[in-house]
Amino acid sequence: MTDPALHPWDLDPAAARRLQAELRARLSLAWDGRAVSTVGGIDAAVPLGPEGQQVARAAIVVLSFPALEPLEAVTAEVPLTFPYVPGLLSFREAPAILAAWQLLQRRPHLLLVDGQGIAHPRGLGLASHLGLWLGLPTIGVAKSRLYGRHAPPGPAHGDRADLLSQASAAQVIGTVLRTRPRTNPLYVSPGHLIDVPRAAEFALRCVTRYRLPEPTRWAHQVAGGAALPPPPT
DNA sequence: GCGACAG
DNA sequence: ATCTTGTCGC
Repeated sequence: MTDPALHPWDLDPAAARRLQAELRARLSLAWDGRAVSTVGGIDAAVPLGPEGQQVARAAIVVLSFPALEPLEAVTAEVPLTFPYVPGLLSFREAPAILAAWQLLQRRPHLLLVDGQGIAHPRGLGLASHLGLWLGLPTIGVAKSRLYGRHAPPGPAHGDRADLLSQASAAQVIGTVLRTRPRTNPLYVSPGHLIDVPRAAEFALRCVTRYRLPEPTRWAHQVAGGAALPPPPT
């Protein structure tokens, strides 16, 4: 089953920015109350190699929720055709991620993506873009800030601070979340089909003993070549 | 014109 | 993102 193509990916930066502004209008930040018994994690890596033809290697993992037992993992490699440009990450990584998506046996009910959701200059980070393309709830979980202002969150696990829009400081676009004591916080923002509070809660409920939530943490490991522990039977 | 800038 | 091991601190 192939998802209908929303738009082409081979665009130049200027066209990509215009497309983002257009797609942003289609986002929904409403949670519909669906049941969540599986969560997915998405990340991409760029393997080292002869400077010739670089590829993007995407990894998608599926874990049970709320137990967080790894169930499945897939990877896909696609030639890189778009440079890294802050604000246009989806045009570089999404093609590989969508290729990996086609290999998945079981589709998760919710996705945690390594990158921003709506906490983005045009309100359409990688997590939002993927959510629209896949028609699923997505949450952006970034390790650093791209857009937005905030006060420093408290030092304990679970402490948080609102991430505010730089355009209108009254707009809360995400949560700066401390997942490990005295460790750099995560930037969590809704991608699609979820609101700010729930995005932070789901992300926190996916955290165990590490800074990154399990879905994104495993996706990162798998993208780097690691294997998943044997699934429970 | 000068910084800032997911991965 | 990527080049890279051990090590200091909570």
